[in-house]
Amino acid sequence: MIPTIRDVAERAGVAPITVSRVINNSGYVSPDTRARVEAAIAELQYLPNTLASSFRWRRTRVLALILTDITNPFWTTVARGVEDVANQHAFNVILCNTDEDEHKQMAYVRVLLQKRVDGFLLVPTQGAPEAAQLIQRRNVPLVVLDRLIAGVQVDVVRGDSEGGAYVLTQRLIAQGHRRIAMLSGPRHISTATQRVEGYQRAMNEAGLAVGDELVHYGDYSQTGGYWTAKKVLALVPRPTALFAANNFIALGALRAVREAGLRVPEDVSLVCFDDTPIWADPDPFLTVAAQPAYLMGQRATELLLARLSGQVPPEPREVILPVEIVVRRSCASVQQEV
Amino acid sequence: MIPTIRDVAERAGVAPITVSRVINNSGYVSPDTRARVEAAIAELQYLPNTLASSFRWRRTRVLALILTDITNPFWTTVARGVEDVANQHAFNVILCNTDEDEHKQMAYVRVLLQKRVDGFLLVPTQGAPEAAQLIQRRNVPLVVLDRLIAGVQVDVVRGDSEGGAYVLTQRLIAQGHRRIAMLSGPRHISTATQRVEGYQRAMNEAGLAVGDELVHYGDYSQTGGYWTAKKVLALVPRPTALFAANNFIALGALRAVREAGLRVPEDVSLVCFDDTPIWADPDPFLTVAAQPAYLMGQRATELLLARLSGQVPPEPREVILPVEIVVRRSCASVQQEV
DNA sequence: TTGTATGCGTTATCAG
DNA sequence: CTGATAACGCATACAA
Repeated sequence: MIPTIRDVAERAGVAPITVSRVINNSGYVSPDTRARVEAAIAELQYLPNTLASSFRWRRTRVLALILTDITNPFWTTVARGVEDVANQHAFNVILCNTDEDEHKQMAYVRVLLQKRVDGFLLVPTQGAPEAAQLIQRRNVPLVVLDRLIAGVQVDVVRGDSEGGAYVLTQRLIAQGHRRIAMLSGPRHISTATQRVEGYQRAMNEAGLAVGDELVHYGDYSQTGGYWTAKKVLALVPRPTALFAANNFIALGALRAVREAGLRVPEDVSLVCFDDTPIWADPDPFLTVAAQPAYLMGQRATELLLARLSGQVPPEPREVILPVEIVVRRSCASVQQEV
Repeated sequence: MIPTIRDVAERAGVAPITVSRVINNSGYVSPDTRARVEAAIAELQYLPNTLASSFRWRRTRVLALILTDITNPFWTTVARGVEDVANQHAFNVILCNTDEDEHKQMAYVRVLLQKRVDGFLLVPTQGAPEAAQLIQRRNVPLVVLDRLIAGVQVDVVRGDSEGGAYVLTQRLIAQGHRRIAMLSGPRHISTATQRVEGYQRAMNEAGLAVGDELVHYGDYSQTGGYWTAKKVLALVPRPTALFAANNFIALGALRAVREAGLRVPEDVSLVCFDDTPIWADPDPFLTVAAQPAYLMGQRATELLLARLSGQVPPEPREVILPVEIVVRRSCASVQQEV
């Protein structure tokens, strides 16, 4: 049988509440009593029942982090940021993966509400408005990560997709590229459309035409990038540069480029949003708009915790993090460890 | 205020227990009453409080999955297997990451015991005996993944490290290699030592000497692989083949090989344990001993659930999964989606 | 400084 | 088929 606070109390010859006070450092307990209680706790290997405590306290000290692709290092890096800040404040994190599936997303939101998590960090996918409203109607704090949800007033922490895409495209144009293909993500995801917008702004400013054949929407996946790149590389004339809207698309595109017997950047340039994992070995190099993933997780969690303690005016906040343009070379000597 | 079962009961004009019966499909409820209750639930947007329920039932329907490196696709694949099986049985999974840090490991075990998870899936790292004993003393089911814990009687689901390493080494020898360097993982991890053993067995059988300078222990990380490979490539005579004990070590080694101006496999062969993520783009190819990661997660979870329902004799089980030798080529046309 | 009484939301038990 | 009662383990409010 698992020992309860009562067992500890009996063994120490005190009342359960005294044990509670020792554990939580609340109220006064004489050093002598404290010692007896602590001895009893050690002897019984007592571990407080968080369930009972959370139930009573009406707070779990658990945050939910719902993201869309746990296999993407970008997201695991965000998750680290979240976890580190949460742990610093004695919060635990439950990590959930939707695979961009709106039903999974809804199912998780429901389960986590039932579990009475104290707050949500959500990377929204399709169907997010309903999910967000369900959370908000129950007055559970919610911070949205990376993407916007149309028509919902909510805190957001995200990267500067439009600006990053703009700068990245500008660089390509400055290098002399005139025909640049855009391999974007799903149409219903704001980062995908914003990156297209940034690209288009740069193209327009340079007076370059953007034909429909140059702009493609697809999955944020290698497979998506691979097939779109294949299509785009078959165009006549062939684009001289590819803009991948995320790291996985870039990796798929890189495969397509190599399969076509081409090299980067001699035959075709490749830039992308989101840093590739260093071990993807871009050969020979890649320019990326690196989002501060870890920081994104941190900032979002800090904002969520601030909401939890009510130390923030009620207006929804939008935190936009700048991206950094980085050139990744093959065999780069700098190893980034998070 | 969050609606409770009592609010629903009042609105439906029944007792709370009747609502409970509707929700859980337990006991008899007349169709008419059921309809009224369901209407009330919908109107109030009632969500049962899992906390209270778990507390009462003394079971949470939550499994803990504690692994050592969430950034390694091998582990996220395992996690998928775990999650899928768990969800099929209406269990949730809490995913925790230790980074091979024994203090984090212990902290997680303690927190999760307090949260009263129903069972543990643990990828053990240093200090695992204490963690395992803490779990077992409280009669919480535990299944160990991938690695052995010395001196603890416990269920294990793992890959055939010794056998896989043996076969992989044999292949290298058959290809004419005589001087093969082993880049292994940490000494205290059973997979690292077992892979060295398999390697040594193959070398011994072939009558090949294994000098100390050829066998190295280090982290299961790119950085570890990089530095060890650098050291090994400087040996005179240089080894003609490198055996990386996991995928990250292989990726680090690949970088070192390229930095040295060498090519795989013309100048030096590279084989490794664990499939590299396909996007690691081995150039031009790599032979790997692929462990069935997804299956490992599935089997472990099935075993854990069997323990939970007591449908298994008490003796600890050891499930050893065979590894598959696969050749990964650059631009492989087959895309594996999990 | 310590203890008593009480209730959190749910469900098992037993009655009706 | 439905309901009253009690209990799960802990912590608040109040008393001693």
